Amino acid sequence: MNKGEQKRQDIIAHALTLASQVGLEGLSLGALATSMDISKSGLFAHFKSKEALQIAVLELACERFAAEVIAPALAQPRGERRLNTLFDNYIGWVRDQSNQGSCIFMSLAHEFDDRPGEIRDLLVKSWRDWGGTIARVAATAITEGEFRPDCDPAQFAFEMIGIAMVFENAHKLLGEVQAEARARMAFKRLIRSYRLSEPRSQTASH
Amino acid sequence: MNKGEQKRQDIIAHALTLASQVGLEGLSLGALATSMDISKSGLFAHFKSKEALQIAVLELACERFAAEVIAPALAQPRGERRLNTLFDNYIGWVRDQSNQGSCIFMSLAHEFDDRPGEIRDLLVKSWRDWGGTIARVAATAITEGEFRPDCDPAQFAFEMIGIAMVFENAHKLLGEVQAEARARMAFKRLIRSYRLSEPRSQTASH
DNA sequence: AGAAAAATAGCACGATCGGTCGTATTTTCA
DNA sequence: TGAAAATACGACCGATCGTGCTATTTTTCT
Repeated sequence: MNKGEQKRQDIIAHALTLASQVGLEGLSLGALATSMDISKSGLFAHFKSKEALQIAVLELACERFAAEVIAPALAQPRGERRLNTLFDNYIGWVRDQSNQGSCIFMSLAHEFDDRPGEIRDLLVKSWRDWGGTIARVAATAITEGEFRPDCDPAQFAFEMIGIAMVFENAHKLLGEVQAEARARMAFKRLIRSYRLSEPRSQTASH
Repeated sequence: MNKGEQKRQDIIAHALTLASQVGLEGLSLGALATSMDISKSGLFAHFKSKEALQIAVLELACERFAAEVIAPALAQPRGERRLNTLFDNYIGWVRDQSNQGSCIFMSLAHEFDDRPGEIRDLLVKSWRDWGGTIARVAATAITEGEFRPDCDPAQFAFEMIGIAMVFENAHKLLGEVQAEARARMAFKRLIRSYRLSEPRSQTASH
């Protein structure tokens, strides 16, 4: 690999860390260069514009998400097992990202929902892909005979994402220690209501 | 009322509109002044610092939220009726805010989850209050004999907020027309699983 | 009406922003 | 090894940021 290309990847990785904390707009080229002990212009030379760097950062985040959250889940057997793993990995991703900043996809959702452009388009696409992935996995739980045949996988995806969102808020902003337990309880309830049979012994209590 | 105080309230209201679009940090005093056809220093003279303005903006948002979302719900009879109204008003709030920017509380949650200070403290307090309010109303559904006596109102609040969060994302960022229907379906499912009896005829289908 | 007080505008400050340019250094490869 | 190409640097640009200071206009009160 070129030395330049290596450095470029290095910059993008650092930028992703920084962007998780201050967003993609708040990401400052000067601050990024200083934190890497290189000059601002030396850093800038690797990208034709700030937006190009921002896009590269978002693409890297997508790659990591696919590798850390989606891929391991697809290795699980179809149906509820795979769905559980997908949720576990998602919660784990959000929790881990919270140590340095927050889940970049959730941050950017609010940063760019009013800002048209290539970044927003890319972000929308990645969110749609993610929802589609969840729905597709949920659909395998139907074909495996675990979920009701007439249930809506897209609705399942919608609700699962909601759990992850409120989990991040409770965990990161509010600092609630029970946040993860609450998220898992919510997911358990979600799964149960999509099953073919609902045992009466289980309740929504804590 | 003083003319100065009147102008101050005017500025705060305009700032709230602007902050809903660009966040509280992205709120620029110069841009705000220009949009109100006054000078930047004339505007600034009403506040000892930008942070003071930001805090005033957040407090105004809290007042409006209490008046538009919470108060009308408390006028409803205790129990599920009140809970339904609370949810309806919340979804309505998020939807309406989305026309100009987005729900400021959700935006700020990501903007300030890593930024200590008075604004963050105020934001955390308002989120805790909101969760507490939902839980308190959910608790009335227990005493009214509609919800299971052993269910957890705080868990209910957690999940209801999650639905509102994913609704905003689906509605504003992704532009999904079914977003509101999805949110209502999710809430229906949430309510049902907290009830004393669960009629077998209802399903999670679309 | 006139004086005291409040409100507003004009201006300038240091800092930081994304971005450009000319030049020096390093890497690459024949 | 030597020349071309890639990479990094410091200086600098125009714009914008929050924030003081001062003068002027407008409101308020006796």
